[in-house]
Amino acid sequence: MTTPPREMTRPAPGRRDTRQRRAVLGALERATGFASAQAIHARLRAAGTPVGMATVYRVLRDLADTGQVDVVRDDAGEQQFRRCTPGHHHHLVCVACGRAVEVESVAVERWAEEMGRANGFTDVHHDVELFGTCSRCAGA
Amino acid sequence: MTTPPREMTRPAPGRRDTRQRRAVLGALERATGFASAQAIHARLRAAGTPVGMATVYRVLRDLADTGQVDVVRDDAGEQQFRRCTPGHHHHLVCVACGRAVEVESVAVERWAEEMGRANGFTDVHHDVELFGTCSRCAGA
DNA sequence: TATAGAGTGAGAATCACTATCGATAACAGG
DNA sequence: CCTGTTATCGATAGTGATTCTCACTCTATA
Ligand SMILES: [Zn+2]
Ligand SMILES: [Zn+2]
Ligand SMILES: [Zn+2]
Ligand SMILES: [Zn+2]
Repeated sequence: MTTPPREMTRPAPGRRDTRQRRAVLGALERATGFASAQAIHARLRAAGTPVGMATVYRVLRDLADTGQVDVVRDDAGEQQFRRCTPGHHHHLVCVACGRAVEVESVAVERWAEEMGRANGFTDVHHDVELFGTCSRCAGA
Repeated sequence: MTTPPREMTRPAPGRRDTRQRRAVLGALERATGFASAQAIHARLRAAGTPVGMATVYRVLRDLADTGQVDVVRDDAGEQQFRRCTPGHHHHLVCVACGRAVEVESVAVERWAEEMGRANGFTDVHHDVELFGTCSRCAGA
């Protein structure tokens, strides 16, 4: 394949390309699985690329709003971000190492739609996340 | 009607039957759909049955731990509680009025298990919530 | 290069939720 | 009904994540 112009760092239309935005995006790109805003902030500071807390949150929220990152809440209610394939899809996350794999979800999509129709609901959408222990962590 | 031995107020084994616990449970029972701890606290105060904030949270957490209430996080990350059928199941919630209906979920259960197996994950569990606008609210 | 205004960040403000711990009240016995 | 044991209360002081402020900085562009 060609893998041309890395759009990774390209700011969304109307957005400016700043060092901070690039840094947050980079940290997200570098992360194995999900990462919290706090974690990203800490990593950037440790990496010698300090970015203000407010900015980290601002960029992450923007990325989430434009569908460039996934957001889920962990049990403590903290937001966890993950850079991944654009478009609707779901994950199977390892509760031990955080690694996440995108899973095929036609079945749920169909089920959700079906349930909505069956109950007379419109504009039906859903939150679906799978958790478990990956083979690598299970073996340890 | 007979309104028999309402188990609703029966404290879990080892728990004491207090006015506060009864009040929280009652508020939950009375609620249409999901309710936040803050909301329950406010309602009880307004109803002239004041209960400490800490107690509301304590009771709700206990009920959740013993599977007597469902807990979900809204977009703001706030916990929402709902008294309902014990045992694993999912809901279709109206984003307008909060009313929620329990939906049949064999399909998702099977799908979740399948995905776990397919990816070598063990102890797979899931978070699944459906949202939409109920017919009543859609008509308004 | 000059300029408009998007973007930044230190620090204050929110806010849901938890920890403290002395006071209070269930409840099993007697 | 009295009483000791203790679970439970609740006013209050945290905690910790996320947001708000707003003067200052830098990107994008003519
Ligand atoms: Zn793992
Ligand atoms: Zn889906
Ligand atoms: Zn409705
Ligand atoms: Zn399920």
